[in-house]
Amino acid sequence: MKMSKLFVQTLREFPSDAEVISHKLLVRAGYIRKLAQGVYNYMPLMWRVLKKVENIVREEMDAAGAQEMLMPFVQPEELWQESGRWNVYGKELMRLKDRHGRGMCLGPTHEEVITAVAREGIKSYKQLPVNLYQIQSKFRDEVRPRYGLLRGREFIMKDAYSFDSSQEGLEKSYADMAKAYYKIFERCGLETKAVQSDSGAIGGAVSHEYMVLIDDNENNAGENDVFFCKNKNCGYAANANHAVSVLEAAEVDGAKFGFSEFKKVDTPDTTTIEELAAFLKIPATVILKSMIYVADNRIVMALIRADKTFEETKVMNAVGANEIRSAAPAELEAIFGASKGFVGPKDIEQVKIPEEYEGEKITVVADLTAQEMKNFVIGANETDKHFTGVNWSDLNTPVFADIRLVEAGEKCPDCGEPLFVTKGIEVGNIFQLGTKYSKAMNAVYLDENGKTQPFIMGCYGIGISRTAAAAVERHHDEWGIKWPVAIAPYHVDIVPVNIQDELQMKVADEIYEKLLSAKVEAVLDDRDERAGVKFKDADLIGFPFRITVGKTINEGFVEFKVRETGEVFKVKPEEAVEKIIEYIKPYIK
RNA sequence: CGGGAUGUAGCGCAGCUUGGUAGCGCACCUCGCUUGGGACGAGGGGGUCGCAGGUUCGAAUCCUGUCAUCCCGACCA
Repeated sequence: MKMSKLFVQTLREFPSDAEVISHKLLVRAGYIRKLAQGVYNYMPLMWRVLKKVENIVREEMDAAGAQEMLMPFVQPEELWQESGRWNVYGKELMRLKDRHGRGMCLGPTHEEVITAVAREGIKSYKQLPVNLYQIQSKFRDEVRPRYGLLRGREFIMKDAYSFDSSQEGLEKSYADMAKAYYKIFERCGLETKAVQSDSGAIGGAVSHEYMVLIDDNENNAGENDVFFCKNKNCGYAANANHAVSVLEAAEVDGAKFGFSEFKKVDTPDTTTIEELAAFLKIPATVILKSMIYVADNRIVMALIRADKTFEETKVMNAVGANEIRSAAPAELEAIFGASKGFVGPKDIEQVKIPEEYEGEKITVVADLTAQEMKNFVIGANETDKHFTGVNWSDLNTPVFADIRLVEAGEKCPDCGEPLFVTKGIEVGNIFQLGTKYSKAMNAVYLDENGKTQPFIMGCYGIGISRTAAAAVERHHDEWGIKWPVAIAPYHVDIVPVNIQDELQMKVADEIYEKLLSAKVEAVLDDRDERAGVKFKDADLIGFPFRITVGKTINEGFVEFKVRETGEVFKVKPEEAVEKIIEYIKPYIK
């Protein structure tokens, strides 16, 4: 490709509306252009990168025995009614109506469609197992799209779905995908960690997310907190929404601090745990913290030992909800008649729920840390009052569940070593769905005995566009992008310093033609620009290699530069060609 | 959904307080000059100042509404 013809516009400055480096660089280097909030044009350079990521994914999926197909982007409401998700998926699902008034939606994921496909196409156990995948655009009307391609509303995804006749079969399919995923990300130049995670709206029991770890605290691109164990024989790693830990022993009996009697005490202006603990001269470990949530429009009171904090996803799962938010202070006062900091679980069943909420009683869920507490302190549902010396016998027994957010330094649940936390970008995920969709949608086959059985399903996603953006997050410097060779839009940039110099231009042309015939993806920067302009653009765009043909050609030498390492070699033109081919060979088919 | 900020040429911004012919840098076009890290000179093209109302002789500027974009929050009671 001649640079003078390449449709790209690099910018001298970073865009003002971008926050993370991948967004800034991809816009500035002319890869993407925003069309609407969270919706981008993939310009020619970007599209080449995306196709390369796609092809790596495609090759590894095919090698793992999966078959590619393509499902519609627009889906009918009725399928989502069948699975039950039309009413629970929420606003992220972009809904529309066709001219006949029929409900449709833009595909945020394809469990419903693939289950319908399998229902029609798989009749016998002899056809199993099967794994089908596609690569296409998805649309999710995110609450808050941001960070460019890392969290867009429209994005490119590979989604695969496996169908098995047994749990063992599913586990094999799952393991095969896990293996393929490591290869895929490795080939894309990304080191990933598979972490246990919550399965969220997709459903299912076992799931892992593939995280590109971002150690840099200044970098916001890693949107997930990942807890992990550094013990090499252990390898425990989990998303914060799923992580568990072993806690140190703590003093949890209020009697040790003189609060063995159940009574109401004045605790003026103690709106925080710190203030309350200081006022009563007790540690937070004998205070039971109460937090009010609104989950699927039901009122939920969550309880936890007050030195610990809640993990909202866990709370949501514990009460079987799909959406959760903490109650606003005004809401809370309207319900409990006490201001924030003074609500508690005593006589909670008598609290009347206002009409705008669902449910007749407040759902109470307590963290496992609360179970062993004795003579503890709770809010009295009266401003400036608390109860002390409370025991579980004084309260209705709540549901106990793990709803606690793990903290760094707590002990690994598997080996007892301390846990560490870091940020991560989720580039892929794998789920064991089980029969959630096949049962709901009556997708069945006949087994060896002629009996009807629901498919045992798994689903496996990779964010293609997010993977490309994550690669930029991990591979850049102050001058621009440093693409891993496998996913770079072009392999090499040939820069004749002065296109008016006949010898320079002639040699550059020859190198260009030789590389093209060797199937190397080369760009010839034939623009009548000064060298500085071409160099800046080359670094910004991120070509892995550069061949500069300048004055030294008069002595028979050109310059060969490696973007990643900054190494520069002074070589003869033929050697430069050979060197490039040697570097690129593993990436040419 | 709550809070904050911003909308002026493709990009980055000034002008608004105090209403009076729409500006700067980059990018783009032409000519000259230059050619190893975003040169220089001269000339040029491009904007109904987000949109809609209002006030006024006159609105980018003041007022009202609306839309969009970005950030923070949606968390520790």
